[in-house]
Amino acid sequence: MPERRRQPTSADVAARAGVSRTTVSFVINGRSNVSIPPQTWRRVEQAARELGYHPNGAARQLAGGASMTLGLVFRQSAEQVVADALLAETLYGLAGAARAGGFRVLVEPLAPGDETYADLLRSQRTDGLVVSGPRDDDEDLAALVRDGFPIVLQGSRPDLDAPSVDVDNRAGARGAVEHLIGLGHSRIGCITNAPLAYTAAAERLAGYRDALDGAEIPYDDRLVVEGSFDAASGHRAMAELLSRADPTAVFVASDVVAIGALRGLRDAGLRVPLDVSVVGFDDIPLAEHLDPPLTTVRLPARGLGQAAGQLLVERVAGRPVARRTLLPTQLVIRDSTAAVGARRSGGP
Amino acid sequence: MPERRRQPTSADVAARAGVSRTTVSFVINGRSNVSIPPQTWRRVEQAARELGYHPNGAARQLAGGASMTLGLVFRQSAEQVVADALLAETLYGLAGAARAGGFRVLVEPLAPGDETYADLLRSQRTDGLVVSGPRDDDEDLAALVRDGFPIVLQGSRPDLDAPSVDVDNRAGARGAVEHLIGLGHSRIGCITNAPLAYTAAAERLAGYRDALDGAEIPYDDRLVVEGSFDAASGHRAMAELLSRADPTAVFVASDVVAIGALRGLRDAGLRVPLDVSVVGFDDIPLAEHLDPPLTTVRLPARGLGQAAGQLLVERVAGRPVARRTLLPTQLVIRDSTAAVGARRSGGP
DNA sequence: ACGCGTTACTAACGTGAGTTAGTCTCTCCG
DNA sequence: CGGAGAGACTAACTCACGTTAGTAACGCGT
Repeated sequence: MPERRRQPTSADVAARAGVSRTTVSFVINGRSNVSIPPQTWRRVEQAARELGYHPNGAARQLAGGASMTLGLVFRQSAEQVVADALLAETLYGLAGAARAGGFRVLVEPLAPGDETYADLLRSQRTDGLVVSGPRDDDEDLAALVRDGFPIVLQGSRPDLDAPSVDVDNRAGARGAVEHLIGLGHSRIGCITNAPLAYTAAAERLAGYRDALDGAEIPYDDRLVVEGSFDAASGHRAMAELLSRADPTAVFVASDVVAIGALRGLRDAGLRVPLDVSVVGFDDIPLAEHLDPPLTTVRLPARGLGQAAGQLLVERVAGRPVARRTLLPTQLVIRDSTAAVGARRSGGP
Repeated sequence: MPERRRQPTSADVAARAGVSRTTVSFVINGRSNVSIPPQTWRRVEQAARELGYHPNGAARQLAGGASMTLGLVFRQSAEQVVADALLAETLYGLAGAARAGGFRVLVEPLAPGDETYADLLRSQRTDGLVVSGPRDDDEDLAALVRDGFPIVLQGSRPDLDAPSVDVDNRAGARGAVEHLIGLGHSRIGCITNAPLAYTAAAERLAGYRDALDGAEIPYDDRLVVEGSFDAASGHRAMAELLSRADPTAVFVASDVVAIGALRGLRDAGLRVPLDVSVVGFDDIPLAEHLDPPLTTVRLPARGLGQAAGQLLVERVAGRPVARRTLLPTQLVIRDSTAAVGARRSGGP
């Protein structure tokens, strides 16, 4: 294993080029307000190349006051994050936006009970934070926002004075349920994507109610069951739902949960969409390959990360940004939904 | 929007506690080789608390020479990473190991054609790198390893003198195919998880051949089709496979691809496992909820990230580490596989 | 010959820490 | 009473860079 040599510093480059460190700094950073003849400029560049010089990040950051790093913190539990099939997509969007602004991305997946991410900002290792899935009781977060740190929320926390980015959950859910209503369904179940303490879950449920209200279908809480992030919860929820009601269609507020729900339907001998129609939410990459291909609400995962990143970059630069950004969703109709009564199996 | 105050420095703390900066540094870092009376110690701690002091990361890093940051770079294309359902899990494992060693994690998803991650190490923004999916032609990577930087590969690149972590793809695949053979199958197809230029794909195919060889079943390349990361490729591959052979079982070297393959089977009117058995690879969270629940090879995703993280932490500390770590897989038998001839639909 | 303005630089300071090599008290012992 | 040693610190140097203010050399016009 080769011994690692000391990295060359700007002083080394200066010595080799026969100029001062200051001049090297000017060349490296392309300072054009000072005049440096092309010849000298090239000499410095060449010396840097020959030595394999890379400016030390820490020193740069210390002198310049900016770390050029964005932090991404997950406030969700590990299980939730893992179940989030679109995380990678979102991360890519964020990283893309960060890079476009010259930033890198530091991730901080928080173990439950671990609240120490404030340190990321206070120690100035990051210039700003995207906080995904902010919790209502996160006092650290509130303090950070109060102190004026650049923070962008991915999710919602209306009590905080920080810009936030989210998908228009409510409108998306409403559209999905309206699609079912348009097919003639009126006994429409709902399985949430998560406990209602999560704002996204509450919003999607609100969209479901909006659609019902719009069609003057009375809300019946026996038709609503809570799911919880993963497919297993969808499986349980569907069993529960079938045991206490007799829906002709079900809106499942998450594709992953919907996969479990589909399984619950199979277990009960019900066919999709013949006996029961199903609409999901998220449009995960696998949705179109399920049996049947799932009608669902597409959510711009990459756009979400990208928007968060762009907003944060602006915010770090001190420019004002929109308080709340809602990204539109899009209903994708596949084969898991059909007109009511297409063929109902004889119930008891 | 509140104005951000200047962060307090160790000099501020020193002034408030009525001691020198040196003493503050000793207290903050718990230096026990110098003697500081408990009373002074407490005075410093209190001053720090009152001011909300957080040591500046950049300065620390500059003085101490270590960034306490690990880099995770994805060499795969964005599409591949997004299709990787286990990425979040792996990331969590890595982050956990990093944190245990006092490190943070910087992610660097490389856009195609973007080769600039070497800078992360050379600028000393990270102390070490985990490179996921190293490419054979990555000259930057080779140079970095030659220069003695701490790098751990996730995947395989035998020509480089760097520790690597991977799943035992070959043994896992072999086990999966042996399971099929045990059920009496002999016309066993194989759909790869990726083009064979990817070592993981080649290894899984090798495992398939191992199993065939072990049972003295001749290898027939009409039974082998290349998949490419996503479900759509599995769909296409299965159509291709069915058009040129007549397998009673198929080993699909990725669950995501297998989902597309299952769809291809449905399209052809074939039932799983009655007409064709299917084994996947990866055991993504959704595998057990598919129709039918997928028999597959479980891969320790979190363990993979964790192992990579631990190795890198050791490596950064200058301790010697194992050259190659292979993590075992485990066959999970569900309902997509059955004995041959359970019920064959009449072919042409 | 003098002043003025460029051009082409550089000395020196600031950034916020960690660390080494002291310094200045106090004992306590001979 | 003098010196040694311990206890409790701190001055000053380092880390590698960005930046401001300033200087030396040179040309050019008068």
